[in-house]
Amino acid sequence: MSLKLFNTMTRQKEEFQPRESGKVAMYVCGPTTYNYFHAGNARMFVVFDMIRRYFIYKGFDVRYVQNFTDIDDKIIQRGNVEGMDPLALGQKYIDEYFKDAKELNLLPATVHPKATEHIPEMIEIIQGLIDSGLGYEVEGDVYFAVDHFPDYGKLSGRTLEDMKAGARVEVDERKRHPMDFALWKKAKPGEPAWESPWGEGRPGWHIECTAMSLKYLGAGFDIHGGGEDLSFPHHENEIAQTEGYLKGKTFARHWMHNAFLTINQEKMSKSLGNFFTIRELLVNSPGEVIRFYLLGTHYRSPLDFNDQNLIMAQKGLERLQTSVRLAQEALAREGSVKNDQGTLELSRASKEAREAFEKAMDDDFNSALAYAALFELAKTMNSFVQANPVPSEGLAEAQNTLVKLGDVLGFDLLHPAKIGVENNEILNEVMEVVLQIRSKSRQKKDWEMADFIRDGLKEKGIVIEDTPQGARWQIKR
RNA sequence: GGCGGCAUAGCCAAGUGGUAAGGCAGAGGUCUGCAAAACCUCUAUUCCUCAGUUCAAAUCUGAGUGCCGCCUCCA
Repeated sequence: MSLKLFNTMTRQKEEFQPRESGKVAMYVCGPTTYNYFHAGNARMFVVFDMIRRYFIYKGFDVRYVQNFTDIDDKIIQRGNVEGMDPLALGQKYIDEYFKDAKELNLLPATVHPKATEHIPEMIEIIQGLIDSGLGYEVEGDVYFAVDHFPDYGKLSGRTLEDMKAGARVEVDERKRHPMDFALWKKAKPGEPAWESPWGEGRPGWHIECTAMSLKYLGAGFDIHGGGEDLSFPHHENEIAQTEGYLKGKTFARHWMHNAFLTINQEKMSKSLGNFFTIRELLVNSPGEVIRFYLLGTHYRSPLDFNDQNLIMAQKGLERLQTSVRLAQEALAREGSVKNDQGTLELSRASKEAREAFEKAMDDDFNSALAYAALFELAKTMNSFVQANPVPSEGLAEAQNTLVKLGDVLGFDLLHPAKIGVENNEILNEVMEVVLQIRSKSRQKKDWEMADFIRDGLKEKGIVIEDTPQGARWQIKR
């Protein structure tokens, strides 16, 4: 099956052609670690995690590199404000990143390189650029000479002429061209600094990605990803310095950028201050719900954030989880496992779901459309369970399919069905007794007591539902 | 000023030439002591406006309106 993805470089969907058959090498720009990451950052992480998982599902061996920018102006600034060593601050938020990432079901990258651990590699590249006339040093700073790189602007579709017309750049007299950008920055007293041929300093922002992607993936790797706002200047500059350094060899084969998360139709960003950190959101919403919400819109469309949307996402995810739970319950029942009619029907529904899912995902990772395949399979399963008290082989297949496809998007649909059932023996026994008591009350038509038990448990986060086969319960946070 | 994107039901959201997926909310029904969940039925003659191309347009073209992003650190 062919897989198409939108390449920012060519501005069109194109067939994915890996550098090496059966393998995918991708680099995703990670966070600058001076704070907890926010919902907008999370969108990027979740989107590329989904893309990675789908490649794995398709049978590719995926090498996924996501860096940490753990040294830059913002980190130094924040360190000063908090009275903390900038490098320690950077490390702190790297640790915090992993906590939130886990809640969002983000798979750890194959490699999570840190900028501060790749200074020698960066220095080597900067030196190479100077040697070939693409970089120049001025008083301890090193700049990249954009007008020496003919392709400058090819990713973002602008020319140096266009940008001159904009001219919102404050002119640094020492630069040869206003758009020249820093490869190396001279350290001010008290700032973290590394030795270099140009004196003490620290790397510019873009050079780290060049150094680390080349080190861990090599030239011409498959996918370079990030948020839309990175395409210019960050990725444009990366291309210039990397392809300049590689003497024109291609840096990355495909460039992918996700659209923004907005809030009140405005971009959520750290600079605007209109952001919610994932840490804050996790207080009220499980990470999976946030993830479900983020993948409910195609990654190249803007997505507006608000509480109502989050609630809708929660309901939707619960619907899929419920479906798995009901199937589990039905499969646990005694009885025939052979039901030709049902098996046939569910088997077909499973196949259709897989096909629809793959068709959606093959078309530039259309996770929003893929959701529909999951919902339709869930509905077929529910209908079957409703009509057939006897389990069927087909139901097991359908359930496995739903769980599997959910997993490709990063959802553990099976997990909620297991909470309380597997994890806590004592609770199970207590609940058995409680439900017996309530059952006796109901037999005596003591509705007041029955409702008192149900309402009381609900307050504690345990939901009871009555069925013809008896009451069931589940934990709901 | 330069470059780019978006506009589909009450809300979210797919759909890029063949007659409007899916979810949430809502209405009615089945089930239930009630509830919840689930199931069934219903809910856009129409896709920002106008004009054009076509047998056929939400989908293509042109003009307009509105919103957003990048051009400076940002995912």
